[in-house]
Amino acid sequence: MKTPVTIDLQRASRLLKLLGDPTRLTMMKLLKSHECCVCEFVEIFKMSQPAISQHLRKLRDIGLVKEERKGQWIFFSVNESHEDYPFIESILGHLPDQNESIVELESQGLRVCCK
Amino acid sequence: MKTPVTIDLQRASRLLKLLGDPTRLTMMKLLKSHECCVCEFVEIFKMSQPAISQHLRKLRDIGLVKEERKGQWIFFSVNESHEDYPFIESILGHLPDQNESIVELESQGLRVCCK
DNA sequence: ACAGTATATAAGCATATGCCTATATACGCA
DNA sequence: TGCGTATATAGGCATATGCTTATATACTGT
Repeated sequence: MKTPVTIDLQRASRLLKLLGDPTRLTMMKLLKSHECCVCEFVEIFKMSQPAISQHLRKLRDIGLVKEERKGQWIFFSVNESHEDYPFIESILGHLPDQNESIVELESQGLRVCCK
Repeated sequence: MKTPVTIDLQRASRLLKLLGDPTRLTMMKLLKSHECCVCEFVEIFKMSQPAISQHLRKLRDIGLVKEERKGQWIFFSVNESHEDYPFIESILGHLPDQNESIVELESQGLRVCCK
């Protein structure tokens, strides 16, 4: 019988603390299905650009997201090779999908399409 | 096809924030398999009694644990009928079991056995 | 009623958090 | 090179958090 994959309690609490912010949690759920860049999040969350950058930095510092520059934009996406990704994924799986934000963004012509 | 049970993002982030503290997260994991009272947690976490009480209060205020007085002790346990219990349970399921703390407590004769 | 034990609450304090504004840096294009 | 856009960093500030000590409350047993 296999022991289920477990995650150290200290590490788990650090991750949960990061996800325990509505902005960051929504970001992760969004990023799970869509790469996004900072300026898109600014629109979605109606929040200042630095505030968005700071949230993303926290997520990146702990390895939950990765970034890729494409021209003048930096696209963020979920880092699926994070050691604790299965844990994260199981949490995100319980959340309602946030496609509406993306659809709305597109309908406003604000979705960044990297040409 | 059934839609998987989802939990509102605001509620989810509130729960995750609460679990994002190592003490509270450990408490929840412990309580999942053992009823405990405040004084046991004081021993386990080597933390002041008010600190423990305050953590438990937060967990109780949001309905994650329930309490039952037995004589001079108040025993806490996980509230399995919490609306979001499946979510909580799936998180706790990823954590290594904490039976060692209980065993240690017993070996020191500090486990409260409610007579 | 009183002493001892268990728990809760209050108040205070140091630090962390989440936001803001101002500014710096990086890239693309004319 | 210089301008516009995207992002990052710095500094400041209000509020939240997690702990402490002191004190109140609740129950038990004599």
